[in-house]
Amino acid sequence: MVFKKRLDYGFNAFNVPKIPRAPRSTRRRGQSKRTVDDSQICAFELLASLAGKLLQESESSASSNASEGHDHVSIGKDVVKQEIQYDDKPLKTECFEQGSCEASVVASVSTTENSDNLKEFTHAENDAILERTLIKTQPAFLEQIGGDSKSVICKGNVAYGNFPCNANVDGYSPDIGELCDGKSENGFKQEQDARGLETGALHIANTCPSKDPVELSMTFPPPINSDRDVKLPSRRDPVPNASFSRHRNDIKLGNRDDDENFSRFNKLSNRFKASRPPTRIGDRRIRKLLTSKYWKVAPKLNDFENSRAGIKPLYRKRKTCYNYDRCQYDTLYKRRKFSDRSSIVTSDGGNSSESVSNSPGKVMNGDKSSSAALSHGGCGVSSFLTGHQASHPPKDSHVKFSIKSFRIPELYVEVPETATVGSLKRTVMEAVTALLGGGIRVGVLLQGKKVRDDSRTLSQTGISCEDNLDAIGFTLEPGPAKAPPLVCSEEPPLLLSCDAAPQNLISSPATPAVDTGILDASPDPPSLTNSANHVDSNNEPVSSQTDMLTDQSLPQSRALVPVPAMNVEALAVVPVNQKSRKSELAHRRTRRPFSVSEVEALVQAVEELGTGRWRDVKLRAFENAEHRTYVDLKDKWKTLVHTAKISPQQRRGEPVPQELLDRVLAAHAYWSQHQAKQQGKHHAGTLRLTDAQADRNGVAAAIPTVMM
DNA sequence: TTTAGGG
DNA sequence: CCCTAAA
Repeated sequence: MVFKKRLDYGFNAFNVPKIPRAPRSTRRRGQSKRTVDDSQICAFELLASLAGKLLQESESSASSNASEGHDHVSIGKDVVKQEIQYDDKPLKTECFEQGSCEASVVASVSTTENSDNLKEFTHAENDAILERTLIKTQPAFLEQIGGDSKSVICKGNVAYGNFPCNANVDGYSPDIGELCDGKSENGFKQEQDARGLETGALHIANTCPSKDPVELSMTFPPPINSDRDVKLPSRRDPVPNASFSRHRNDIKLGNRDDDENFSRFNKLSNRFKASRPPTRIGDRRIRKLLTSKYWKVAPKLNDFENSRAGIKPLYRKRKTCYNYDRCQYDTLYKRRKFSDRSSIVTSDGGNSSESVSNSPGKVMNGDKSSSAALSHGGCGVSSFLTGHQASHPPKDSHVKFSIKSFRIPELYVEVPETATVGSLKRTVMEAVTALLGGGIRVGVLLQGKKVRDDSRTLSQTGISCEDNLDAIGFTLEPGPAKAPPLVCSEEPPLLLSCDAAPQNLISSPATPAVDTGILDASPDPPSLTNSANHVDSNNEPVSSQTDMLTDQSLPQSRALVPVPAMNVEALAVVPVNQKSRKSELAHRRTRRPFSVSEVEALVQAVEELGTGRWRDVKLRAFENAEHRTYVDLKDKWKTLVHTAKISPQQRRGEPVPQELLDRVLAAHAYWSQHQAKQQGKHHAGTLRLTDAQADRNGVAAAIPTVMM
């Protein structure tokens, strides 16, 4: 039998499909179900419990904390930023060298707290983002961005300055990072004194006793973050994985294995299918909270407590809205229906969004609070830049601006702990894309204030002055057309937060430009050769390329924060007013060209399974590729077949090795002839494939493809 | 939910 | 990639 089967399949040594295609219902169950990995849960639980503790501890002051934390933060930031700007040149230099980033942005307006924050961002940008992201991934997350930012900065500094980076230290070991985090506040203050980031940072590091994070957090409310401490490796750490150190929580992020885990995770979550996340971008749902404030305010402590019980709580919530898994299937859902995608929306407050949309031409907020305005009105996207000016003579003179970077508003992303770095990147990418997808408006800030009157001249506005140039900033705001979907949360807190603390947005840690370097995910095993085993391993490759792509656009990633379930729910609420519906159609999934390795995997799977069984192909070769639905695979096959038939000159995009194309034709021919679709029986004659193929291609048997 | 195709 | 009709 065995022998026979092989013959039937004809292609290579591929194993015969183990599952001759049983009725869908059957297949589905069997294949898709997997047991969840307990260990993971444990991790979650641990995290949850930790989070719960922290929360409890801080809960009493929770409400106050939010504000306090920010304040503190802001203060610290100021210091920091100043330092950055003036003192820290070396730092910048490094950044550049490393290529990581855009740290170089100069913050202009220092007037308001917010502005400060911005600066912070700049600084932290580089690696911080990633690490941060990872960190946040943990369930514990809640908190204050500000705190994070600090820590990040701290870390960053440290790394730059001296510590090479210890990627993994376990929670308790005295890490620089921890120290920083724990005492970030103090540290910063010290810095102030010291007046030098690096110096300060180091100083801090030394100074801070290595305490148990928890303790620290207790001591310092804001530090709730402390959980997240991550030891940041030096920013440019070549090896991503290494770079992500883990948190005390010990979540495994960034491991290669993640894919696997991830998938499991998904499966797990599948159970909850019933509730699909309203919005989801790409693979995962990304949620943008209106403002950082939201979370601060909004988060319910209770949840965390629940979380202690284990992950479940999170998922459980899912009912309402979450579903981590089955991203791939999301596609199925009609996007339009989910206007919710709004969740993707940027940070603007639900409310704000409206307001924002309202004022296409003008920026909303009037707050003088300056920088706050940015974020505020902005809904979402606040970006800011720095303006430099070159000349500023008489009125006619031209004012030159150089925008080092735009800051994108906070993005909140929810990603399973088990998600891979690659998936994280993708997620962020998608979020960003979604964000940018719509029209964007640019706002001008001067001295932290928004300049509303479009009719005024630069000179009138004062932008032509050198002094002012330093204080000028640009913001990106969602364009009217694309206004982000509104998210209305019923919860008062959220709203409040929105209104109340515009500045928070800014305060949130800066997000630096992302640097790609850090991210690489798994190496892509270019498997041009068909080694049998590939199938399983294909997944990795897949992600890798994608990652690269993703990386490019990561820029604003800074605020990746896992949002507590609660928040999500709230956010999830579909906006009542959707004035701007554009969001609905808007999102088109981000384009992710198939990498050669993916193609290879696809080809192999099709050779084995035949066409017409895309779901199986998906399962077999792309199970872990959350994006890439069976429909995608089918489409890709279609294009591959087409590609194979046209002349190489006519082909576009990343060239697919001829070898693969030949296999595509062969398989296509074969399966066309054999109607694979019909129940699993594959007829003999497969062998002939080779011949057929040869005939078809003209290339002939020479092609190694099939042989065996 | 999957397949199969058109757009 | 998206959208849909069919199954």
